[in-house]
Amino acid sequence: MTNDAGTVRSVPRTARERARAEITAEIIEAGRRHLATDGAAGLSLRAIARELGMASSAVYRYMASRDELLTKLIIDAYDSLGAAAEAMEALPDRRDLIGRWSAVCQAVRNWAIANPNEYALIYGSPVPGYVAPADTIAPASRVANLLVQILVEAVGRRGPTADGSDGSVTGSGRSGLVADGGYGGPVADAAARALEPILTQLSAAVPDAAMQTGLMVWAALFGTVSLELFGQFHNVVGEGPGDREAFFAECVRRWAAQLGLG
Amino acid sequence: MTNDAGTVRSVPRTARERARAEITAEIIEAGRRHLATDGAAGLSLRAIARELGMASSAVYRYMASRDELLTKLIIDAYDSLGAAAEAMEALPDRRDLIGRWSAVCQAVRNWAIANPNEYALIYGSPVPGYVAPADTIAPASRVANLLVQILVEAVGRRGPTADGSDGSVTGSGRSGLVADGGYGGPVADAAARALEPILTQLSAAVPDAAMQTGLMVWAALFGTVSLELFGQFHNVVGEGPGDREAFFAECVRRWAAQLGLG
DNA sequence: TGTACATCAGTGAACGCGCGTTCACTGATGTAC
DNA sequence: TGTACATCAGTGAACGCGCGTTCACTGATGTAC
Repeated sequence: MTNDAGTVRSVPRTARERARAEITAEIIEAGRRHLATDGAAGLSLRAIARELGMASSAVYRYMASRDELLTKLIIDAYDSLGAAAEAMEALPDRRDLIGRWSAVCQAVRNWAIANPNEYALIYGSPVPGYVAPADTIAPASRVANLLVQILVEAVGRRGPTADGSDGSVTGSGRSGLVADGGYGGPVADAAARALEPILTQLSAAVPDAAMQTGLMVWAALFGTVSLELFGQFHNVVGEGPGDREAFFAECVRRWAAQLGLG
Repeated sequence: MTNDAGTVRSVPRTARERARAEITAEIIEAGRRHLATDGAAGLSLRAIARELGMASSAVYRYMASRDELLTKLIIDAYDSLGAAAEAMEALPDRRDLIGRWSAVCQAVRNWAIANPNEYALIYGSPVPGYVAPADTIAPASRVANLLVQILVEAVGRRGPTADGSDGSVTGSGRSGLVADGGYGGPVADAAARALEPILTQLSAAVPDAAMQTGLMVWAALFGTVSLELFGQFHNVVGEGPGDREAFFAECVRRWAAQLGLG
């Protein structure tokens, strides 16, 4: 392996550095396993050290504190979910918006079922006393970015809204209701104003009504997955083979309709 | 105070029984406060005993174990939320389905914001290692009962569905899609089958499509409240005065439309 | 109404366990000359 | 290539804290005669 002096390399060089990266990864992996057994509250550096056969104090060579490990696990979880969703979303033809939307939904649900405690870590109750640092923001928005992209393309396909405006201006300065472009009716002024943070982050223009619908469907997606995963579907939605999948597929179909895809 | 011998009374009689009921209530109340500070994972009988100025062992005269307290807190939370929703839902004119629906939604959100940790306890991540006993089922469905009642009345107002069936039969024995009665399109056979558990609990007939819509809106309601409460709206929905309320009100309006109310 | 006994609330010590984090120290690995 | 020194990984003991739960015991409250 060549190693030009002065070149900044992210790949570990020396045996020490390689070992360090490996053991750090092992600690995180062990933390992930603990998460699955005991949840975030039961995450313990001592238990991880025991599992890895090292003194509890040795872990501190790799991790400054329990909270740092928690942060790493949160980022990992967001990245894992994001990667799964991106991989599935990439499969359908780019013009097949329904296919792409369904791929994202199914990826989210499948990942959540496969990794229930990591899902709970990022979309469940916040860990008391823990505040997520800024590093978690970017990985946290990977799924949302996919959804936004699909929404933007769907909006673009429809062309300008019926009233001739480009639809991207929020409600300030206008009275009453804002034209909707077919996304479930116009949006009240105050509600349109509440959408500003997300709208200003977008490069493309999205009408208020479409954004409102997008957020609602986004909340519905994660709400549905959470309710199922957290046990609220008992005695409500069937638990026989394929029942949960069929219900979810029907949800996905209807959300796509609400988003005006296809 | 009269006390007829032989009469079964749920009200405590003797001073001892009165004291017992009071102290039990104090323990639960202290538990509720701890929930608000440390979350479910940090709930500790010792800490509660300390707060109440008694020996840690004394708590065991009133509570068999930590899990029993947790169960009581869960039931209390469901009951508290249920009572709040019922009280608000009772206010509008019975014929005003939109008003009743909005009242339930606002009550849920307001209660969740006022009692975030109790909300997290019942709608957030499950506590690892804890399994909710059967006593929690009835109080857990109080809000759902209100929603179902509104849905049933809305369906009743529309009369029989367009294809002449009463709409209550689930998909078995029919092929393809089932008539919807205007609720967001027909429901796939498999999805209709998945709805059986909830449909068989209802006294009135509800078409599959309406039930599907009802469940989806229910999940959307709690999903939206959860996402807001658990911090997922950061940089998405505005945090200025009234922003969150306006966004939620717009959601409520659109859900009512999806449910075919008004 | 008064006494004898049973019931119950509350105590304090103990068992056995877990945790996060620090610190002085040993010994191996890497680096500069 | 070999030596001297610096860096780093890992150890084991310790600090100080918390927890759930049990148990033998004291003393107050309630009950039956």
